[in-house]
Amino acid sequence: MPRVSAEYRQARRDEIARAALRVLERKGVRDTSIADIVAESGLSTGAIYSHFTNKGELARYIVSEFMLPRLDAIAASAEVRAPRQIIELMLAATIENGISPAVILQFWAEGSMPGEIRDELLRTIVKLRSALAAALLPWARQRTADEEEAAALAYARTVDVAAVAQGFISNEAIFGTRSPQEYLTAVEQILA
Amino acid sequence: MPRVSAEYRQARRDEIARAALRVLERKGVRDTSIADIVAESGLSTGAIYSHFTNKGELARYIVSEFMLPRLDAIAASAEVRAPRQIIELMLAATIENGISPAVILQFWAEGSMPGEIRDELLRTIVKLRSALAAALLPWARQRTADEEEAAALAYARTVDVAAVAQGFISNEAIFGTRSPQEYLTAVEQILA
DNA sequence: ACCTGAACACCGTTCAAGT
DNA sequence: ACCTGAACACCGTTCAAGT
Repeated sequence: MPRVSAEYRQARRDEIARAALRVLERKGVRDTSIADIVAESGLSTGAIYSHFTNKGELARYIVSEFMLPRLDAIAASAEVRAPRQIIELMLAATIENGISPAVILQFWAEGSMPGEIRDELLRTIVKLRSALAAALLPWARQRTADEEEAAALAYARTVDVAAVAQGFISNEAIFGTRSPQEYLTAVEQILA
Repeated sequence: MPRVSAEYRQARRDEIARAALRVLERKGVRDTSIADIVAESGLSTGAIYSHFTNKGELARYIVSEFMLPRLDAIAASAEVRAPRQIIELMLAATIENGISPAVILQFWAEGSMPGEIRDELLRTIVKLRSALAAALLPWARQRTADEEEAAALAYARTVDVAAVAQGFISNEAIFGTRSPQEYLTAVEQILA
């Protein structure tokens, strides 16, 4: 039985995860040790392990809570926005989120191999795709009168929106020089 | 003084690196231990360390020798190829190379943080850009009569060619479902 | 010089004991 | 239940000894 409230536990997990993220930004995934997170959080080893079963569960928590931008506001809006605008809003939200493209890329890399990080990443992407589909729906409705067709069109485009955003983050993580707009225009022109 | 020839040493380093790559494909960067490479190569720990000063130097060797496709044939050709064709050839060469997008992404992720892997990756990319510029030169010459301008145009476009290829590899590493052509067409259409 | 493999240091994890 | 921190197991690296 929990002696403290669910809110306390949640706040503690969040506190640990944010301490971990500060270390991750400085040292990267490979060089971040539990000892670092212990030092950064001001807690003890055992305290960390009483909130996360192991390092992997902490990593999964970070993926599910911090790796993707919140698109609720964009998804809830009835404004008509073309896929390209949605990509720009998504990238702006990601940048504003404060997690560096480098750290994001390191978690994606971990998610490219089978395992729990991959499972968590794919689950989180499913949620992102729902938000993107909602954001694209007004645009899709302008292209077809049939509501079912519009929903299908919006959902189909989420893959490509996500792919382009992923390309920008990858590029930014290593070269980190261009604005989303510059990147998108360059990619568009080179493929024409 | 080396008791064995430079060729022997080179072959031995290559043998160790290829053993490492086989393990990397199976287990990923994070879970590949020196013990794994020792087992896979059939050598001893000390033997590995007599050819590479440490795990990091082995990683740098893999980056410089195996992470980017050989574009010599494409670069040497006088054939006129648009940037998009160059991207397709580059991706075909990468796939043929046998290193999975997942392993490539893991090394890129490592290269997104300051350090020796990043330095090695950027050096290797400089070489790739030279090859890409040569491959793009016939196309650039068709767009301008001035030779210097053509060279500048070809070189400027290498950044964007590399960025799009990077987008494909990142996407492939996590979702791994589309052909380069399908990916490029989808990205082009979503940005239009 | 190249190689062997045991020894050492460090990091993730556990667990007996405290509140 | 939450937390402490010492103890344990494992992995990267070293090094005395072999050829």
